[in-house]
Amino acid sequence: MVSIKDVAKKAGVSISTVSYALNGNTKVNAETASRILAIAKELNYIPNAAARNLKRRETKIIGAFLTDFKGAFYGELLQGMKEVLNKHDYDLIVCSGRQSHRLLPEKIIDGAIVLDAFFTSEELLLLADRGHKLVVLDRELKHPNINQVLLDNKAGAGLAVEYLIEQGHRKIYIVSGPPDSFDSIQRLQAVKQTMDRNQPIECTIIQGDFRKSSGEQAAQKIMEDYTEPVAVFCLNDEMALGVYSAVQQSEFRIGEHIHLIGFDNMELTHYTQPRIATIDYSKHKWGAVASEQLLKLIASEELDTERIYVTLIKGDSVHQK
Amino acid sequence: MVSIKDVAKKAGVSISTVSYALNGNTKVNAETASRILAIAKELNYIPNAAARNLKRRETKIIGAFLTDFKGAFYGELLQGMKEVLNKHDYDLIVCSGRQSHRLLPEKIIDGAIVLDAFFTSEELLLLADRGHKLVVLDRELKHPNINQVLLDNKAGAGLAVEYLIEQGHRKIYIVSGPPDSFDSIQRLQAVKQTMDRNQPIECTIIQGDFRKSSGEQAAQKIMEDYTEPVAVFCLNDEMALGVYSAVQQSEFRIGEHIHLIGFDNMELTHYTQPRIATIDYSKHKWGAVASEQLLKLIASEELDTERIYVTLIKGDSVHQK
DNA sequence: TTGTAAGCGTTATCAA
DNA sequence: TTGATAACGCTTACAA
Repeated sequence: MVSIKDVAKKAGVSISTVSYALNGNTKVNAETASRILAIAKELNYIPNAAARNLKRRETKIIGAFLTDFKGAFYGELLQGMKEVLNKHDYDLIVCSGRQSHRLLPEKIIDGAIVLDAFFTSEELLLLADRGHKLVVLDRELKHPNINQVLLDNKAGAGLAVEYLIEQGHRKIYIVSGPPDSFDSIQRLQAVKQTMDRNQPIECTIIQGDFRKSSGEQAAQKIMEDYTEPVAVFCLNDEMALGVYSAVQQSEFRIGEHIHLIGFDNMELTHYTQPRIATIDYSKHKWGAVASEQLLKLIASEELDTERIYVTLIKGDSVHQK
Repeated sequence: MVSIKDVAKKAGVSISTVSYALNGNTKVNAETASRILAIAKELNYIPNAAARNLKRRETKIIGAFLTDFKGAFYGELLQGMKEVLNKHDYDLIVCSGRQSHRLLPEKIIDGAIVLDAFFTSEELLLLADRGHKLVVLDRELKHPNINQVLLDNKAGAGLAVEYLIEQGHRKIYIVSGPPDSFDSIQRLQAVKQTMDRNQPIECTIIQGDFRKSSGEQAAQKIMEDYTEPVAVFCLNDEMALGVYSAVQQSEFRIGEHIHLIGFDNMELTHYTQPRIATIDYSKHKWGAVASEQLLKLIASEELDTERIYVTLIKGDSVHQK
């Protein structure tokens, strides 16, 4: 492996001069510098990150931690993160799974953006206590080294329920996420508030887990109890797709017997027929804002809590009752 | 930051003893070892990766390089990679974009799995020359440090065309990928061979770029030229979805006027109506095999070229002519 | 403007 | 069974 020493030897200078030249330090003579650079290129010299990190104590790498790699869901979010980070000379790496949690304490990454249900809040707070900078997208954590960028869940769930009510629905099922999910809890709260303001409404909550299969199961229950047209608000699109699939295989029709709305605006929902109504937000912006906040945190700048706004997307899965 | 020195001091032993104990070296007294371990835990000691990597010259991290983060396409593939790697105490990180190419030469990762059209073959060969271990999924590269795990493109494209022919189609459009794409070239070759064996067939090739928009454009052309029912083989599902969308917005019907088959079996194609016929393969296995091959390469073991087999998935997007 | 040398936190060799 | 100590490749005071 060619090291800084080899470059120094070939250039007939000391390694410190090479280091200065390589890092663009102005105190080294312009000619010497360009000669060194030329030699470095010629020898195919690449600095060893481990050695550099040991001294500099930063790697210019940010990690994004996700629950899993599945789902078109993450594409735009990650793209948003990456664009901002790259602009600031940081690289983004994407990780999933317990084992990769070591990257933070071992200082392989300079900070992390977390959207990972398997990362416990205790663990995150511990890391923050050790000085690591974190941005979380799926919970609220009060710590000087942690910032959160959250969806406006309450507005979104409110919009969804209001839409159903406007369309004349008074019998509404809610398919929730896991009971410990921050997003699910917030959306559920907004659902209740909106319904309270619009009594009387017959509301039934079915517990789901944000996965497609739980939507399918919910649909079975709903169809068993069926007596008249009902509306279903799934707290995410994944489950709405589950409902959609299950209903498609039955005698019932989405948008006629069962009116359906989801949350997230996954691309998949554009292809269903009828198209599933949902709550949209810019995933790209979410990622970009998360990155910006993390960089500010790393730079020890002041920062406020940012929120990502949402809008309603109507679809033929919901019609007038 | 608490280092090995602090642990040594508190335990009243030398740092080398601590290092041995931490790494489970048997020559250190069991009691001493457990005492050291206890103290390390108590002090919240975490080894610094940079220092370790500097000595060991390996990080136990493997990088997967993708063209972009979009697409549900990658989820299972990455999951397959991760499971194998984790089992062998390696971590997987996912990267995209030119900037992240530095991770390999800077020795932040021990090897890479590449499915990234933006990574040039020259660049990969250069890295291999420098001793880096690579597995490529989207091209063929002859180098002792590179192994390839490829789809059986020829079989897949052959199956697709034969299916169309069996259904009585003799007027067939092919929507290709970018001209320099290995997958596109291989699939195209198989298309031609299969057609040659089944003359006469009227074949029109429309160049696409593997993206949805190019499928939409191809559909426009096809509909303009329409005189009788035709079959369309898109060399990937993404473009098939483009064709699907464009046709849906027209007077024409998929599976009636325009018969459609894709390649990749993306989840999205399960939701279209009619469902789009496609070529399937286990993405999970593809990722797993790629990881296994890379680990063998790193261990300098002998290895053969592996191939991922494909099957035909029929769908209502293709009917008898 | 350049060179010397200390030090970053480990691992691993060699002695004790 | 343990402890000194020399690396690993780089950055950065400080000296020349």
